[in-house]
Amino acid sequence: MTTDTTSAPNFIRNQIRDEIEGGRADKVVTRFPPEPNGFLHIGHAKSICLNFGLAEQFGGDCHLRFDDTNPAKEEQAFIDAIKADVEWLGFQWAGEVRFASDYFDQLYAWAQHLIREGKAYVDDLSPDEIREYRGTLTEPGKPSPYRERSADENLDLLERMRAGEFDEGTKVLRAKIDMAAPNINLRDPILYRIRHAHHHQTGDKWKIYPSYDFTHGQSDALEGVTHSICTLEFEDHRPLYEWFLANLPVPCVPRQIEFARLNLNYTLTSKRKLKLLVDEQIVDGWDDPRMPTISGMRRRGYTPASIRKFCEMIGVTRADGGLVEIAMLTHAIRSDLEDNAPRAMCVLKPLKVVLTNVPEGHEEVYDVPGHPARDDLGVRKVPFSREIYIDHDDFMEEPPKKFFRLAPGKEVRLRNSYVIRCDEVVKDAAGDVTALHCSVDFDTLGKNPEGRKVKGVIHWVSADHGVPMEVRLYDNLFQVEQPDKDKDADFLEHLNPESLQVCQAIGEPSLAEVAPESRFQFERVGYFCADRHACVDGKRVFNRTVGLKDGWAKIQKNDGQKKG
RNA sequence: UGGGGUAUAGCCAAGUGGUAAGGCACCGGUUUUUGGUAUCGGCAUUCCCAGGUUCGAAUCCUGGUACCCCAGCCA
Repeated sequence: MTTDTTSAPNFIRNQIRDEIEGGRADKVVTRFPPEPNGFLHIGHAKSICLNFGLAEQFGGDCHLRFDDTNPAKEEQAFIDAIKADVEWLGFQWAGEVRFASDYFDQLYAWAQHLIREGKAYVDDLSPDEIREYRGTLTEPGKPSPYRERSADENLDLLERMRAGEFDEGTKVLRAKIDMAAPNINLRDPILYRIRHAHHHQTGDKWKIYPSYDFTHGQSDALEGVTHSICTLEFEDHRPLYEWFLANLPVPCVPRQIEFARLNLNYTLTSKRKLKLLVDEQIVDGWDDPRMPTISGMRRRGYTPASIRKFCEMIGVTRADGGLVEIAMLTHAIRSDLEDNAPRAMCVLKPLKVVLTNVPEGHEEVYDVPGHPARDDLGVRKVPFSREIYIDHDDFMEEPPKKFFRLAPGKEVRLRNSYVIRCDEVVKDAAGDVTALHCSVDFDTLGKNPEGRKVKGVIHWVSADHGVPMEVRLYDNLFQVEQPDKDKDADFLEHLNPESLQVCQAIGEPSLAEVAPESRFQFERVGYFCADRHACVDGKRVFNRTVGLKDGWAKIQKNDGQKKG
């Protein structure tokens, strides 16, 4: 699969290309700026592909910079996970990992600069009072009574804030811009707040921490970022971003460009809500295969290339309110795995079949290609014997007309082996089918039977040789397209109770010993990935990444609709 | 009757005055020892709506409508 992250045009790429061709730019530096307060998700993947892709295409650099201005919510563990995710996706940042906290000293000096210029002041208003003074969407705010303090007093107060003299929430440093601005972000935004918190990078050095607005643009400028790409909700902050750059002696002036964030149906891309799923143990951690996190998708079996491909497919625009269908994502992974995943047979719901005309102890071993179109994926040994397992779903006692699989008196092809006929159905006292007696047509190995057409082909595993394994079938975590559509309702009510189904399956011997994260197509079933955590001590656990397209299910569904 | 944005097929998305790309999904044919894959074909007389300018408008103008974001000492 090609993994060209730089081929799809978009408005940002076009703009940068025009700048370069027009001589208005000669270098491109971007940055991916996550806050380490959770794991990265598919929406971040879009941003990562965009930012790193741009740098790649224009021969520039992309920095990884942690936006770590809020120690209360951040953790080293998230930093480690984020770095691993970016690298796993296939990107390498330029230079060392950077932190906004690397710039705290400079930021502080710049705050003092604004004070001296009469453009910032220490405000003693309480949080509630600040909110009141800010006004509303339709009414202007009014100036704080502390707005006209002298520079000296402000400098002294800020210094004492930094020294830890004041309690949290008692004072903030604000920019002096315009309390009547229609854009609320310009109504004297907060630059520093008091936080007596231990910081994962700076320890206990600081008692005050800069806000996002006061940090981001200046950090970009300090790093020589040329294009600061962010999502649409920051558009209203752009005048502020530019105000700081215009009023501070920064080394260069980056441009902020916004794009629409990704919305994927049947999934959530809110870090807060994903964190809740983890904290409430509704899922098995941030990398639960049902999570739309990069690490969850990895564990589920998604490849980096498939995620990059998806990001290329969905494009980058400013159109908001859209909702991408999850089918796009599943297409991306299916097409990758179709090309690259070795094949194997695995029976998810085993039904024993006794081949009555095969002698006891008889054994054959077939050499079967690891992939129908990839000789380089080699050949595997598939043993055949008197007793085999087939999937329960491949047998119906009273089949509908178009059912091509096994039924009493009917024939079916065992994949890579013979055609068999079902002679007898064995049931238990409850009337449930427990086994089948079938007979083999020995003249059908590698050739079609004479005079009749056997259309169905089913997968199977030799009972004597098959290896037991746990197979986890994952489905959407949510049952509705937009689980967080209704702001007032609890999104947990939309959880899919069948998002995980565990099967005790039996796989062909080639699956006996596989490395964690090995991916396979279980023929006729889907794509599966050896769980990277559970496959230890000889245990075999496979996660279903995605099912194969199911034409039979579609026929049944359409027939059902026709009948009303 | 605050400000900032966005509207092209079921979904994503090209297109920037010259007669609607592409992908996903869907529908149908062919091939097939995976009801998969591959392959062939179909799928917007029309671009949120209404006027206007023009030989010509998805693209320009005017007026509407719908949706998204903003009132954290979060990012």
